[in-house]
Amino acid sequence: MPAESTERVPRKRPDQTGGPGSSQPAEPRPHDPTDAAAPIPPAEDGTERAPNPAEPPGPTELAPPRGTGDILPPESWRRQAATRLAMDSFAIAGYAPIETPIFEHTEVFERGVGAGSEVVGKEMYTFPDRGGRSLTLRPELTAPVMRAVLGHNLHRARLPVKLAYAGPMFRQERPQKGRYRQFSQVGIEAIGSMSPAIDAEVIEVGDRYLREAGVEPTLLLNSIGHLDPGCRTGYLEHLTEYLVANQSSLAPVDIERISLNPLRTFDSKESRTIEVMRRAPLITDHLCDDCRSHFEAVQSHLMKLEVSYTLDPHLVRGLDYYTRTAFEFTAGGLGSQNAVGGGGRYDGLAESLGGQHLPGIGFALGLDRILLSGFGSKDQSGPVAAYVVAIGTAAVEQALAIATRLRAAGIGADLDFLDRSVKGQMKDAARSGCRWAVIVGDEEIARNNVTLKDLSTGEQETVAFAELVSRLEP
RNA sequence: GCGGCCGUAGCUCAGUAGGUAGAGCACCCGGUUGUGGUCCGGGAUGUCGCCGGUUCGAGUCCGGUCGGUCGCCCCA
Repeated sequence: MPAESTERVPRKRPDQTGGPGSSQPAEPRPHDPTDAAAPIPPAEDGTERAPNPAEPPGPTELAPPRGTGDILPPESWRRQAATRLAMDSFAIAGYAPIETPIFEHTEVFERGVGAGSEVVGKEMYTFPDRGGRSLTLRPELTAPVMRAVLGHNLHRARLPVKLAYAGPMFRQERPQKGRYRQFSQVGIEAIGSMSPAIDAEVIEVGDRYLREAGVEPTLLLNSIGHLDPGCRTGYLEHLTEYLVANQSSLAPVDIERISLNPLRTFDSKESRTIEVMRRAPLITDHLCDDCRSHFEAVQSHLMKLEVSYTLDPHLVRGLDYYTRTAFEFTAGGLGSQNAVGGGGRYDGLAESLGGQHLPGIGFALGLDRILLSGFGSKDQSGPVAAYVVAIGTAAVEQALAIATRLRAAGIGADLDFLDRSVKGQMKDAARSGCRWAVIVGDEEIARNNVTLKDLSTGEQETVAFAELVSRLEP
C-alpha cells in the first residue's frame, strides 16, 4: 500500500556513447546515424538545430519517450494482480473480455468521442500510415468497442452485449503524477439496454472492484439528460442565458467556454466562477420526464444494492457521447488529480459511428491511479518457491534437471547460472526471495535425498528426493 | 501547450566563500575447502545530464539544451 512504490521507473539517460569528451573521435559506433561517414547537414535557417551533438537520437537513447515508462518488478507484479482482479470481478458479472486494436481509423474517435472534446481536439496521437490513411493511437476504448460491436453485429446475437477490457491508452498531455502519455485502463461496456437496472449494475461492478482492490472510492452521480429541446438542449439555453447575464463575474477562461461548451463551466476551478455557478440553473431541474424517471430508478436500484453515492449536479464529463447517467469515482493519493475513473450512458454513440440506435453504458478506471491510490493485493505471485543449490560437479550438472522436475510438479524453482560458490548460491537464493533452498551435493546424491533449508527460519532437514515435491506443495 | 522545483556512485543524498568529489545503503573478496539474512576485516565505483561561456581554475557562477518531478488546462 505504500503509494510511493507505485511510481514508474524514472528514466535516466545514459548518454555516454560518443560524447564530445570522447578522446577517440574515430571510435566506431555501429548504429550511430551521426557517424563521420554521414555528417549532419547544417540547418538552412540557423534557428532550430542539431538537437544536441552530444546526444544523438537513436540506439544510445536508453530512456523511453516522455510520459511513458518501464514497469519493472516488483511493481509489475502488482499491476498484473490489479489487472487480473479487475477482469475476474468483471467476468463474474458476465462481462467477457474483448481486445481491440491499439490504433484505429481517426474517424472512430472524431465521430465517436466528439470533435468538440479536449481529447480529440488536442490530445490524440494521430499519424498517417504509408497508405495515407489517418490512424490514431486509442485515447479511450468505448468508441472502439462500439465500433467492434457494430462491425461484427454482436448486438444481433444476444443483448445486452457485455464486454470488459484492460490495456494501454494514449493521450499526448504534459505528464504529471497519475497522468502519463501511455496509461492503462480497465473497464466494461454494457450495450443494448435502456434499463436503469443495468446502469446500477455497471456502477456496482466498478464500485465493488475498487473496494476489492483496496481503493476507497467516493461515487459521484448525476444525470445530464439527452439531446432534446425538452431536455438537455433546452437546459443549455437556460444555462447560456444565465452565463451571459453573469459574464462580468466570470473568469476569462470561463467566458470562452460559454460558446464552446457551457456545461464545462461547472468544472471551473476559478473561485469567481464557482461563486457564479453556485446559483446557476441545474441540469437535474430541467430533465425531461423520461430522463428524470430513469435517473430516479437508477438511484433506487443503487440504494437497494447498498452502493452509496453522492449526487453532484455539477458533474459533467469530458467526452461528447455521454447521455443521462454520468458518474465518477474519486479517491485520495492521486496528487492533483482525484478521479480514479468514470463513465456513463452513451445512447447516441452507435448512431454517431454510423450504426443503428444502440444504447449503452460503461466505465473506465485508470489502472495507474488505482495503483497510486493504495491497491493492495493478496495475490502471491512473485518469487518462486525453491532455489536449487548445487554442490560438486555431479550436482551442478543436474541442477537444472532438478529445478525442471520441481517446475513440472507445479513448484516454482530457480537456480544459479553464474558458477557461484556454495556461499554465493545461498546468497543468491536469499536475494531471489525464495523461501526454500534445496541443497544437493555428493552426499545427497549418494543417499538419494536433498537437504531442505527454510530460508526464513534457517531450519534445515533431510528429505528423500521422492518426497520433495509433496513436502514443498503448499 | 504554460509555470515552479530538480538533475553528483546501482539507490537515497551531502558537497562548505568557485581550488581536479564524499556518506549511508547496495555490491565484490576474505574470516567459514558444503550453507544466505547478523558480526568483523578488506575492496571497487563516478567523464558531478549534455553543450557553451566567465575564470589561472567550475559539481559549485551565467546562458542554452535534454530529461525528471509537481502544478495549470483537461482528464483515467
